[in-house]
This record gives sequence, C-alpha cells and structure tokens, in this order.
Amino acid sequence: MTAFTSIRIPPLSPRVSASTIRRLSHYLRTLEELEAAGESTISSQQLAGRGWTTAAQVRKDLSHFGSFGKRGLGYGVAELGLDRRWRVVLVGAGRIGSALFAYPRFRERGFDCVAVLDADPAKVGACWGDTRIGHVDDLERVIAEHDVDLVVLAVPATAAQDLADRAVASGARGLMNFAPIRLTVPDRVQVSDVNLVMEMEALSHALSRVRSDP
Amino acid sequence: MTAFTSIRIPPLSPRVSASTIRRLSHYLRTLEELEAAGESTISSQQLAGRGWTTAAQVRKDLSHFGSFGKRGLGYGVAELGLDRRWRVVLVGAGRIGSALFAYPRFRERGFDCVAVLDADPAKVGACWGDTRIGHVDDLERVIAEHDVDLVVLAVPATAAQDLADRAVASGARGLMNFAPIRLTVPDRVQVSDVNLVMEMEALSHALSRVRSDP
DNA sequence: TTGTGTGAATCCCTTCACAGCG
DNA sequence: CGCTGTGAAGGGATTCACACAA
Repeated sequence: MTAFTSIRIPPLSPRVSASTIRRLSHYLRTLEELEAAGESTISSQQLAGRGWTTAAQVRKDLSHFGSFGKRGLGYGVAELGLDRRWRVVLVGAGRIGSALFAYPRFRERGFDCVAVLDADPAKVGACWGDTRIGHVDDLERVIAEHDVDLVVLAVPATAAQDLADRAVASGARGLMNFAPIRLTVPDRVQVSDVNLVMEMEALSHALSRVRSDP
Repeated sequence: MTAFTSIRIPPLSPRVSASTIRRLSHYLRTLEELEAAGESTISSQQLAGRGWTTAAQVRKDLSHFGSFGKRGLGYGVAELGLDRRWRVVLVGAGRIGSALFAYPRFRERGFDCVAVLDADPAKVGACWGDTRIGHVDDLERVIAEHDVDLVVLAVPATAAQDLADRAVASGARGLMNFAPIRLTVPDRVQVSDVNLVMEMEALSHALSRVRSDP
C-alpha cells in the first residue's frame, strides 16, 4: 500500500473551508503525478502547480490537517482517506448518466457505481458493461443493501426533489445534482450542484466585461 | 421583444465579482418564471428565491449594474445582454459532447452550437440532428467563419492544451474545459473548468467531515 | 540554506442598517 | 408605507513575512 498519494484527514477536524477541500483534489492529482515520476519529496511550490494556486496557500491548506512537512525538504509521505472508497448510485441513465458512468477516472478515484437506475421501462434491463440498469423504484432497496454514500441525480428537474427526498430518507449522505433546481435537504446532507448552463452563462457574462481594446 | 427577462449590463462596467456573475444566472431564471406567471414587478426578496441567496445580496448585485429598481415597488423592466446570443463550437463528439449538444436549455439560454468537431475519422461525417460532425482540423476555419465566441473542449486531457492554443489563436474569447488539466491561456481569455471528478471528491471530502453522532 | 508553519495584514464578499424615493 | 440603494460593519479566505526546523 502506497501511503504517498494521500493526506490523512482527522475524521472530525475543525471546520475547513469549502475552497480548501476543493483544492485537496488537485494536490492529490499532483502527488500522483510526481510519485509516478519517482519523486520522493514535494515542495509546496510543486504542489501548487503552475497557476492553480500559490505555495503559501498550499501550506495553509495542509496546515489545517496537521504538520507533516519537513522544513527545508518539503512534503514526504502523507496519508489521506484516499484509500477510502465510496459507493455511488447513479439515478438517470440518460446522456449525462452514461457520460459519468463511462468515465474511468471515477473508479480510479475511489467511486464505485453499485447501481444505475432509470424510470424509463425502455431502458430498464439494458446493460452498460456488466451493470444492468434497474428501475428507480428500487432506489430505497439499493441504497440500503449496498450502504450507499452518494447518489448522483442525473434526472429531469421535475423528478429531482422527489428522488432526493427518497435517497435521503434511505440513508444517502451526499447528493450530486445535475437538475437545474435547488434541492431542499436536511442540513446533514451535502449537495453538490452541477449546472452546466449556469457555468456557461457565467462564462459568457464574464466575457461581456472583458475590454476588447480597439 | 420582451425587455422583462433581462438586466442591462454596461459593456465595460467596473470589475464585478465572479460570485455576482454566477448569481445573475439564477436571477434571470427567476425573472422568467415570474414573467410567465404574469407578474409585472419583482422584489429583491422574490429574486432571491427560497434559500439561494438573500434580498440584500440581490440588491447589492444588481446595484453594480445601475439602479433600475423602483423603491417601494420592486424591479419592473430591466435589460441585460440576454437577447445576446453566443456562437459556440463544440470540440469532442464523445459522451459529454453529446450530452451538452442534446440539452435544449443551452439553445434556450442563448447558446448556438455552430459546429461539432472531432478528431476521430469514425465520427466525422455522422450527423447529430441537422449538424454534421466536422474534423477538428477545421477548427480555425470554423471559428473565423462563424465569428465564434466560445469553444467547448470536451476532449481528452492530452489534446486539450493544443486545442485551446489553436482556439485562442483563431479568436475564441472563452473556453469551457472538461479536461482535468489547467489550461494556460492569455489573460484576456476566460476559462471555465468543469471537473466532475473534482466535484465528486469535494463532495465526498465534505461528507467525511460531517459528524455522524452515534 | 531551504522550505515549512503560522501569526498578522490585506483583500474581498456578505450582511447589516437605514436614509431616501416612489 | 414599502422596498430600493448604499455606506459601514463583519467575517473569511488569501497573501505576506518571517521565525524556525532539518
């Protein structure tokens, strides 16, 4: 077991900012690359990468989890819950669902899709690789049986809230929501909204305020 | 022409925060809904929606663009570059590309896909609806001919930087990048990174620091 | 000497509170 | 009177700067 590509996070560490959490992802990828390149120590400078963030930011981020850097040397071996795997149910076997399902990096990154569900009878029963698409009526059973952590909702907006309620009631702790609506969930449940149209609009609005000096 | 679902943004307004820009998207959706419901005035409270943000935030956000609210009444008619349409080239006719292409909301929201390109000879020539998939070698020509604003890169990481360079050199002003790498581009070019694995990791890391009181 | 760890300073965004206009 | 527009206050996150450990 390689302890290299990991950073140990105490299970109940002090509340850490969302931005820090999101940067961890990048640090891990960078660690993997450098490990593959045979490096045994890594400076905050390297971890920051070119442009992603700054060395100071890296040190600040990592300092939230303890101090496992070696002064004058850099970071050597660290441990994170990367060995941890997450059980995921994908609800919605449409285009977005299939794109996610087919993306190998998800499995590499510790996300195991234990089931794919859909409401469309025409899709139920079809197979994606070894995975047979089930009916969304089975959501509760699947979540309970596989002790699912995360539910991905790649479904129409009209169905999303109802499915979210059912997923939460069955024990899901995190939702990734592709529907363009704001889900209402208990505080203990984490929701990650992915709204590509909104991203696109933000991008275009940003464009409209870029000076195109003549 | 309905001027209702719009907020006029001066072409060269003072630098506005990214968070504000992203919220505009939501305001516009809300405006549309209320317009459909026959309302003619809208309060900041309504614009905020249930939980998205606060009334004060809405007023602050909109105040960046001028003051077109009516005190004691709310907001009536406003104008934004929503009538503006954006010309988009989609590079990469894989699963993510097809999911984006098929999503009707993009067109509704002002994004016109003027071409779909791919490097795979097996895909070139196929048709998605009325759109024939072209070869990625035509990128420069397509961008120039259609005066493209935005380029969506739904391609493997290994191809992304090269395509970004070519797109920028040909006049693209904004890139939406689905590849899990950091693109290097001139300052004037806006990049919006969409990294679903990173979102998923952020979600799961957030989970691991939620107390599951025993 | 190098590069971490961290208080202090800074910057930016959000929230508050209220003056003022319709 | 209701609701906007905005200065001021507040809270976080990022950046700076440097003591200190290897």
